[in-house]
Amino acid sequence: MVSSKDVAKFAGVSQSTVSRVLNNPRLVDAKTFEKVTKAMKELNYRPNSIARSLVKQQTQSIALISGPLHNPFFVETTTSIVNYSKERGYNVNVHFENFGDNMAVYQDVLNQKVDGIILSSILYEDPIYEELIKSEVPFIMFNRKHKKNGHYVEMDNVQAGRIATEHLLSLNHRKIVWIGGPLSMTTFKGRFDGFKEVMLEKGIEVSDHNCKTTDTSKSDIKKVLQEVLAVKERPTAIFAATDSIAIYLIDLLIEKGYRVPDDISVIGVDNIALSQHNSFQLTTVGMEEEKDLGRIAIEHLIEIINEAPADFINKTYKNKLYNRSTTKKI
DNA sequence: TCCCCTTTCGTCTACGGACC
DNA sequence: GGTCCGTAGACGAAAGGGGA
Repeated sequence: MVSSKDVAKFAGVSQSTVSRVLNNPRLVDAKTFEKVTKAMKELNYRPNSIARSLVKQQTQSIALISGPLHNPFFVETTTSIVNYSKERGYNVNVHFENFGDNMAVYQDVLNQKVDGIILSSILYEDPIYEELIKSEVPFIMFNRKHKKNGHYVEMDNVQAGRIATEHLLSLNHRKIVWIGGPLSMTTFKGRFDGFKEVMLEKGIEVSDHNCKTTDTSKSDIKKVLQEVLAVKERPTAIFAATDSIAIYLIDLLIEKGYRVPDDISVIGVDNIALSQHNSFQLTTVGMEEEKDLGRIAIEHLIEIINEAPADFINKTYKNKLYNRSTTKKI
């Protein structure tokens, strides 16, 4: 492999002059600059980024721990995180949350010596929080948060749960089932709490029969839906805790011969781009400003890496209803 | 076999010398 | 005094060498 030493020898200068040409060209005479760049071209020289990071104590790389890509929300956030990072000169190493055991993922990430971590995988009481703090690598949580605080950006999940439930109640639905992911994740917990609050305010009981959790995979959602539909008085509406779950549910309902919303209403949360698709027109709850949480989080992470703010960045965004075609008055 | 010390890799940069 | 360029040391991990 060609090094800056080889370039220096070829151009008849010192290695530090080659380094200057790359990093501080204004300190180099025009003729020397030309000689060195010509040598770089001739030898097809590419700077060694590992050696560079050794000196600079910065790797120009960020680790992203994303939720599963079967949820289009994470496709959108991953895309915007990767694109924005690239604009700012960072590479992104993408990892995926592993339901049940994230420790191996975290260990991988911490071994990589990245400049920052952006994650949507943390649980409310996750022990990894302490390890992340100890590692001194800046990190930000998006769409999730930890009980001990830290930097995070999220939508107001409780409010989102309230808006979705209030909408279904306003359409005269009373038999409403909430279907979401594990309540150890603040996203689902918040959306469930909002649901529960509004249901109790209306005097409607919330228990195992109208609150179902899944691992968010299509197969598990199918199993849960079968349980929901098997009861004598089936629900007239489903509050899916994410648009991804809502889209799976609609697909499964159609497969079983149900019409949405004529037989059963479905509402989601997140307002992902796919929810606006003409074949879905999914009624959903999303942020008031149609912003991407992933993008907001990566902007803040890069700010944290460069400026190390004294206080934690805690941003919670308000939501509104996006009333489309999958809910109906009964 | 184990432990400790040294060397190696490629790069950046503080410092200082040479030159005009 | 300003500009340009070279020297030397530092960075972290891994491999190598030598001694116990």
